[in-house]
Amino acid sequence: MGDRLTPARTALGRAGLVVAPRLLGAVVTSDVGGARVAVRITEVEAYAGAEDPASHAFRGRTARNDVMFGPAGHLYCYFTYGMHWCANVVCGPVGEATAVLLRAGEVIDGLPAARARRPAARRDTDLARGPARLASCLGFGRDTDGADLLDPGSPVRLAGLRARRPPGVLAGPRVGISVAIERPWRFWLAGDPTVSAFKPGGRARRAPRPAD
DNA sequence: AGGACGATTAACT
DNA sequence: GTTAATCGTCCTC
Repeated sequence: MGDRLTPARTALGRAGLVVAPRLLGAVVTSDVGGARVAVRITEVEAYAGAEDPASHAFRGRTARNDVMFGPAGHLYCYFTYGMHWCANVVCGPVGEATAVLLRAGEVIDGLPAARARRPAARRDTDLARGPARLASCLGFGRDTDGADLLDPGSPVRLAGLRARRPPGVLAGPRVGISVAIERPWRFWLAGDPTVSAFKPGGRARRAPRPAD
């Protein structure tokens, strides 16, 4: 089964830096574990391949990052800190290993299932506020690594990718990395309550600026 | 075979 | 503000 060649696949076949802001407002829907949950994306981060020291692909292809080197439109799930899963949308041409980390979103369908998966969340706006929280809400894990987001029969799908970045997008440094922190490759929807807290004057060294 | 560390979170003081 | 939790992955010996 080859990948379906769709307009969305073509649109995702660009650098993660270009695709990232266009994913804001798009919807990821998962059907795993007997529940449907959908999240509207509000915060993302771009990662490049060989030229980005913060990228999992920086040191070449391995069993873990294999999906990143494949075709655009697939989900790259990885396990970190011994307990959390996070997920990226693979972008770019085959072999480039450029991707977009899904950092936060708003649960717009399957609220009961999302709450059950995230018992620690005190408010619904916290359910998918953070990359591991978002992945948890959607039931992401080893089973969803490599899922084709553009296949209607896939357990995880993406809809609503925009042709241009929507209005109200801000950009700033990426979170939780120790290299290439000067690149403002994190994008989010200004004022959205599901975006993770920005810490001006803290770790971040640059104020958010309009992404244009 | 061994060890350092991580694209994080929740629970502390 | 700090720190424990917890283990797969990757690098070094």
